[in-house]
Amino acid sequence: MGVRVSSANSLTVDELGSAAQRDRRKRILDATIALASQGGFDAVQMRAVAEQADVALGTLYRYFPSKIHLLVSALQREFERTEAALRDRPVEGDTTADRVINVLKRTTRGMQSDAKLTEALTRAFMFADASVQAEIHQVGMLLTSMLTRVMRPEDHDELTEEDVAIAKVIGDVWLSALVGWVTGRNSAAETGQQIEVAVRLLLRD
Amino acid sequence: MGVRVSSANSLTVDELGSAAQRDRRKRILDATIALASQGGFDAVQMRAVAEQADVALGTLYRYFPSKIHLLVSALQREFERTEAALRDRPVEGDTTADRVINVLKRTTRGMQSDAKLTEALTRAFMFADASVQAEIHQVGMLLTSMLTRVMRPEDHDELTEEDVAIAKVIGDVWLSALVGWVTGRNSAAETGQQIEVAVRLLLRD
DNA sequence: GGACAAACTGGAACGTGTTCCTATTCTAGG
DNA sequence: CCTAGAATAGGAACACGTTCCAGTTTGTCC
Repeated sequence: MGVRVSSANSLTVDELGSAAQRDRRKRILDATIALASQGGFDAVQMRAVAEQADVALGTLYRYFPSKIHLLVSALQREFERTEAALRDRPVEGDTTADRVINVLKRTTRGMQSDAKLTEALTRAFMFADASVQAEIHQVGMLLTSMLTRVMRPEDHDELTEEDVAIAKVIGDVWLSALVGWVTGRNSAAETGQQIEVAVRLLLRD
Repeated sequence: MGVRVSSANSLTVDELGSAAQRDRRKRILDATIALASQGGFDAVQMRAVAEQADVALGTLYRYFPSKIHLLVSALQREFERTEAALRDRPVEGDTTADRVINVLKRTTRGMQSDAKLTEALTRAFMFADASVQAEIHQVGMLLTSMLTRVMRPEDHDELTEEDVAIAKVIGDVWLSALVGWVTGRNSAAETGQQIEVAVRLLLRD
């Protein structure tokens, strides 16, 4: 059954590739982001990505074995950038809940400002099966660590099990809220509300 | 933009159809469930559904305008059955948290016993866009009411805003956990654990 | 520089969701 | 019973993800 971790290719290319390979990979991801920003999930067509990245279709599939891998890898790159940007800026808010809410709302706002892109990446994330496990796990870790860092900005080493559990629950709610928004079931305001309510329920101290 | 609520057909057929139409609709959903149980999301191929339901492809599309609509409608029917079955049986557990956990674990176990079917239905649910809003909303309401009923079995009318908010958060976590399990990222045990942790965090009284 | 392997190109081909069209069958109203 | 209109059958056609292949270019080792 489909529990093959077939991302060996992209990983290899990612880590050991020549300059030309790194450049191709970057061009492909850039094209992916551009097309997704413009037209969302449906607009990220493999032939279009290949053409815009100036790469043959077969080569595209050599770097990313499926459209889902492609989009999740793009998500991973974007998320790493977001996380790095967040690392620099100070976190406002006195209570833990305030800080978490601020960070999540800031991030959510950033994603909502590029709705089509977010739709494409979120869809891919939700549709990814076990063959994309590595990339998915990476994103999940980034999110959790983003949250715990905000929760315990000083003594990040002394996280309790409960802290981590809370961060994970918040991550789950955030994901559900995002899916609701992406699929047009919730407005942006409702999405923010949904997250805020969850955080206040979980962090009342 | 795709924000058309194009489910008028299936709704009409559902509510006002002749006996023959109700029968066709049932045959189609039965075929969908059968194929999904056997081979999951990928095995629910529109041509196969049509053939097994003894219906032309065009007719299938007349009843359900897309594969996603088809699967979400199937999910809705299954969920209504689950909810009805749950209504009869008494809820075990002394504390609120215990009851909620029991219900969720029971439901989750039921879904995990037909993994392929659950995979198909969950995938469809996560992929559904605004055009399936009506059906999705229905399922969400069922889930929330299922949870609040278990939380306040006696005085179900006196639900506080917080009760409903908690139920929604739990629903979000359940959905995320389900997606994690369906996509092969979490084991069944981890899924149950994930839900239990969230419930205990949210219902500590 | 030459030889070999790996990577890339260009494009054909296949599967499945979706659309469309024509002929046939069913259903309701007279 | 007859007829107009709706619903269905049967199947061709199209779009896009994916696979595959033959020929060419690139990179590496001697």
